[in-house]
This record gives sequence, C-alpha cells and structure tokens, in this order.
Amino acid sequence: MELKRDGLNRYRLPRHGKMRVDAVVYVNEHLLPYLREDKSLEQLMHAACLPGVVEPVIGMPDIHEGFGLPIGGVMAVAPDGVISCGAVGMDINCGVRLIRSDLLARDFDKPLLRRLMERIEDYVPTGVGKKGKHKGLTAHIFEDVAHRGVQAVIEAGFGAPGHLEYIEEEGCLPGADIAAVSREACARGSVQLGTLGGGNHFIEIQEVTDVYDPELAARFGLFRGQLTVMIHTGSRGFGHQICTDYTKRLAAVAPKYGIELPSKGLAAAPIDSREGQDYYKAMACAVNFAFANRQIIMTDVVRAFGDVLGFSAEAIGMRPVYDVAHNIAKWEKHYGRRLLVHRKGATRALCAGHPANPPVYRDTGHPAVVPGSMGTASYVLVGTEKAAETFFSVNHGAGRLLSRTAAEKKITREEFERAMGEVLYNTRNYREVVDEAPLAYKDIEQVVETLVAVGITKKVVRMRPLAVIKGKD
DNA sequence: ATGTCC
Repeated sequence: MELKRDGLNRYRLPRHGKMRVDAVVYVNEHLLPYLREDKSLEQLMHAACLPGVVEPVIGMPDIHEGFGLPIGGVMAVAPDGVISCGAVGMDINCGVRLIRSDLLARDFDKPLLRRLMERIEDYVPTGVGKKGKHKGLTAHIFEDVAHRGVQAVIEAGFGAPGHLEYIEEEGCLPGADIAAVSREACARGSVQLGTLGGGNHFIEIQEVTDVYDPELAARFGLFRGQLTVMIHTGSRGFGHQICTDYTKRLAAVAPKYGIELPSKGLAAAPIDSREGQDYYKAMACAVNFAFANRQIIMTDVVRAFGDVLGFSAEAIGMRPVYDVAHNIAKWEKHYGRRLLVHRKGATRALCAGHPANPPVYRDTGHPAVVPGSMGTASYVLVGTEKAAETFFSVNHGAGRLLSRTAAEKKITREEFERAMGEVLYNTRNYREVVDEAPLAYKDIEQVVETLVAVGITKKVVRMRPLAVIKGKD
C-alpha cells in the first residue's frame, strides 16, 4: 500500500479506488512496522469508502485490526452520510474513569493493597457473564438508566450530583430510546449494571509518579505521589447485543439505500434512515448504561476504601477526575460543520477554551484518560488546538500487538511475571490473564510520544500501577 | 469485547 510520509509521525494513504477521502495514520518509526502485520490499513480504506465520510479517516498510533473500523480509528461523517455500528464497536461506550483521592500511595503497603483488592472484589463482580450485586435495584431503574444515564443512578443512591460535571456528556448522550433496543439486549443488560466484565477491563490502584504540567495537574486535582483508581469497562452484554442486532439489520438494509458495504463488519445505513436512527437511539442507551456502570463501580470502590481505611468517601477526597468514552458515535461541531464522529478505540481530547468542554475544564481542556496495558503506566493527556486535525481525538491505550490466541501461545509464565514486576494482581494462575500481558500490547510510551511529538496532545501526569483487578471466573 | 457457538 502506498503510504506516504506526511510530516513528523504522520502518514497519508491517498484516496484511490472506491475511497472517497484520504486516510491518515499517526505512527513513529517504532510503531510503523506494526501496520504491515494486520488488516488495519485495509479497514481504514474501507471506512474511507462510506458515503458522507469527511476527510480524513484517521488511525491512531495504537491502531490494530478490529471488526469493521480498526480499533484506534476515527471516522467523521456529514449529516447526509451514514452511521455504522462497526465504527463504534461491540463494546459500546467502553471507556475509562480516573478517580482522584487525597491519599498518598506511600501509605499503602502490599498487605493493605491486598485487603483493598479483596474488598473491591467483594463488591464488584468481575468476569464474563457475571450479574450485578445491586440486582433488584438496578433492574428496577434499568430503563431510566438507558434514557438518562448517570443521573438515574445518582438518584438511586450511587454517588453525588456533583459527579456529573466530571463525565463526558455529563453521563448522558441525548436521543436514547429503549424502544429501539431488542428484548434480548434488555434481558442481558438489566442484570449487569455494576459489573466489570472480562478481557481488557480492569480496576487499578495507581500512584501518580510524574507530573509534566503542574498547573494543569493541580486543576485536574492530581499531584505527585497521589493514590488514584482507574476503572476500565463498558456496556457489557447490553452493548454487545445491540451491536450484534444492528450489524445484521444495517447490513440487510444497506443495499435498499444504494450503499455498497466495503466489508461485512462496517454495516452502515444513512443517518437519516429509519434503521440508522434506530441504531443511534439504541447505541445511546448503551452509552448511558456504560457511563452509569462506571458510576456504580466507582461508588462500590469508594465504599471498599471506606471499609478498609475507616474513612468516609468525602474524607478521602475520592471523586472522578474524568470519565471518557473511547467507543462511541456523537454529534460534534468541527470546522464549523455538524458531524457524526465515530470513535472506536479513540478518546476525545478537547483543547483549552473549546466550548464543548465541561464547565470545570472549559479553560484547561478536559483530561483525556489513557490506560496502559496490565502492569504498565497510564497517562492523563490533554488535547491541543492542533488536535483539530484528528477531530480532537487521541489514542485510547497501548493497543493490542498480539491476538489473544497468539499471546496465549507465545508468552511464558516467566515473561509474564517479569513484566508484572511488583504489581499485584488478583488472578491466581497467569493463564487466566496471559492474553492481557504487557507483552501482548504495544509500548504505551511510544504510542503517547507519537502524538506528543506531532503536537496533538500534551502529557499532564503519568501513573504507575500498584494493584490491578481483572475479570476472572 | 462477549451468556468467548443458538
């Protein structure tokens, strides 16, 4: 493929064949070779063929092959174009919440961290197929959650109204309608609020080790030596079922609207069609579910801290720094136009002064929370004015390097344990999480530095993991 | 990612 260098760490795939626009990928010399190892470039080209797509389709430095749009992809579409469930992903509103505290990491030795992990696991079900522990309560408010997101769970006693301003979209994407969601999706979702899930999802206790921008860090409530908690999860079986349902439905009706689908995974329909509108309504339900899911899990984590430390949540200053989606489609204004921006494995990162920032972060830009792999560092970034060229988006993590099966074959116990170092983890057998080993992922430092060098983002702080809770049986 | 194959 004729990838052309287009400035520092930027490569352009010029429009050709059925592509309507160019694709642009951000990689440095370390990450560039990975592009040849999977079908992610081909998948970006497919996205560039869809009606209404706006130049360019973007690949982030953590890009890798997915179902439809690659993970690490951004696709903006004009109102006369299409909406695609394959450009949002199976785990709708998979995302990350960073929680601050007034606690110092140095006060937490390994036995104390172990007690915290165990108590968190008592409260938060982890692993595939698990049901929530607040089952009756959350099933009762399920429809309200789908429509109103975090507000509905705050009213049910999970957290405080003040948390809303620290969540993208204030925890509710407008336009959700449960009538567009299948009974099956509702049956799966209604019992899963407050659950972590499996795969790359986690709850991590961290220490802020590096502050790159003291003024911004202070504005975000972060400081060196601080204990933080990060939650990475999404919409569980609810979003998964919605994506499955609508991939079938949109693929079936695409020909009726004269749309030639470039791949099976990129099922799409016109934004203004009945089916496209229905997908948006259903997707918004899953977005709201996932924001609420992270809110419930946060309150359970704070409760665990309170139990173990003997303090109230207020006394230890725990609240969200920010909660960001990295699998979502949203209406946003770019270059003076209203566009439906699909981000799949990409994080919104608005610059200082951007009017779409939440009021608390209006003049700083909101924190863009970027987790590393299990056992490696995570970052808080902020977008710059130059991020306009990525529709104000940055990467969503380190990005997978090996498939789950390849990781299971290649990575030994010794390699896994060496990579984890002193980091505590909850699984007894490394085989349960070897597909999540740091060696199965790209180097988060290379990924972040790629965008920093281009000037799209600035580092605010870096956190190192102390203890990580992953899904297990 | 996922009641990891209805």
